[in-house]
Order: sequence, then C-alpha cells, then structure tokens
Amino acid sequence: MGATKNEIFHDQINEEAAIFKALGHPARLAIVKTLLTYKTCVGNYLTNEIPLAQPTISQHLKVLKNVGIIQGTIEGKSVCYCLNHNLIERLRVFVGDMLLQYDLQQTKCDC
Amino acid sequence: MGATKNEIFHDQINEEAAIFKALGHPARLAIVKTLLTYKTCVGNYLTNEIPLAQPTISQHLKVLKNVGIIQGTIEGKSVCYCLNHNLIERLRVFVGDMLLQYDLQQTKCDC
DNA sequence: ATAACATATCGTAATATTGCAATATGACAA
DNA sequence: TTGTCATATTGCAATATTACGATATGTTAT
Repeated sequence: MGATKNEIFHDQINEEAAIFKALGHPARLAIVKTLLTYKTCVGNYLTNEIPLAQPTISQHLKVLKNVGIIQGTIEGKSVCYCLNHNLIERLRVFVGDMLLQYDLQQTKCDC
Repeated sequence: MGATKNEIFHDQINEEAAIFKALGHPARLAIVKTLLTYKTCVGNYLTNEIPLAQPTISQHLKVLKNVGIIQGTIEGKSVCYCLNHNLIERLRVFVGDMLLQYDLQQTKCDC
C-alpha cells in the first residue's frame, strides 16, 4: 500500500495521469506559465521569482524534465529551460479529445 | 516542510494546479474517462470495472468531488455520478489559454 | 589558482497520498 | 424488522512528496 498501483492501468492512462500530476503543483505550474510568458528560455530567473529555496525549484524542474514537459540546455554557467514541443502537443491532443468527447455527450446527464 | 506552500502562489494558480492534481492519478483519470464514455451516469460500475477496493474508489471519487470535477446524486441505493459542467469549461478555458499562448510564442525557443 | 556564480545532489524532517480491512450508514425488499 | 445492496467513513500501514540546509559540481572571471 501507499504507492499507486500503476500495473492495473493502461500505459496511456498512466502517462496522461503523469503529465497531469506534474502540472498539479503550483510551483511547477508557475514554472510552465513562466516559460509560456518569456518566449526566451529562463534560467535562475525562476529561483528569484518563486519564493522557494533553490534546491526546491531545482527539484520541481527535475520533475517537469522527467515527465518531458520541459527541457534544459546548459548555457555557460546557467541552464536554459524551455517547453518540450512534443509533450505540449500530446497534451493538446489528449485534453482536446477529452473535451470533444464531452461536447458530443452532453445532452444526457440528468443528475 | 512537507506540505505544499500554497500561500505563496496566486489563487488562480492554486486552483488550476488542484484540478491538474486531481486528474493526476490513473484511477481518477479512468473514472473521468468512464464518465466521458457512458453519457448516462455510473454508479458502482466503477467499483466493478477498476480493480481497486471499494473504499479506495470511494476515496478517489471524493477527491474528484472536492475539486468539483464530478458531482453525485443519490439515486435509490446507488449514487449517480456525472461530470460537472462548470469545471469542465474552466479546464477548457485555462488549458486552451495555455496552448494558445504556446502557439503565439513558438518561433523563439533556441535551446 | 582562486573567487564567484548557477545549478544539482544528498540527507532528512514534516506532511500527504494511496490502499485496504473493518465497520458504519442509508435505502430498498421480503 | 431483518437482510441485502451500494456507498461512505474510520483507522492504519506503506510509500511518496515537499521543502530546505549543507554540500558538490561545473563554468566563467580575475
């Protein structure tokens, strides 16, 4: 117990849930939104902007990187982060599919 | 330490992150997808369909209800669940905004 | 070489989440 | 009223997450 039972779900659902989960923390969502705002990639701007300790920010960046939402390139002594195109497009597709499915059904809920 | 520091973020980011977080577990995403598929509301169908114990499913339903993604109406001895229109539309808007912002920026990332 | 800077990693404490058995609740049927 | 069904709640153990101080790593400037 304690750990999520990923084995019992399809890979696709596990992956989609993992993307949502990564976005499901205010600091990480703030990082993503910052990367949406400043087209040019950000480095330690985040550490100054978000009032959390540097190791904490670094950890959140790692979570986003592991899921594939962002990528970072070393640029001198700082790291240049930006959004990962493939992941954003996956998000667009599967959230789009969910919302489309919703649109096609809603005459029915009589709760 | 240990708990998320919601105080340091804007309400809007906290709320959006909370929605993502609720969707960020395969069992809960499976529940939402089931509600998308079976237009008519589901009851203990979920308990039979998802191989997790009944209290576990009940707990996940509670999480989705607390965030407002689903709503349940007592219907005899079972409960009729369905998606909450307002929440789905909020999701559509803020994810749509994020993706639009992404579309408007992407000539820039040179990582 | 040394200092300064940006970032990552390690170790750890506090807290949250996940999952389930046991049990409670509430509705219907006999 | 008693039993059965569907769901919720409680209590608890296992595990994961969040946050940070201390420290390591790697790069540039002096």
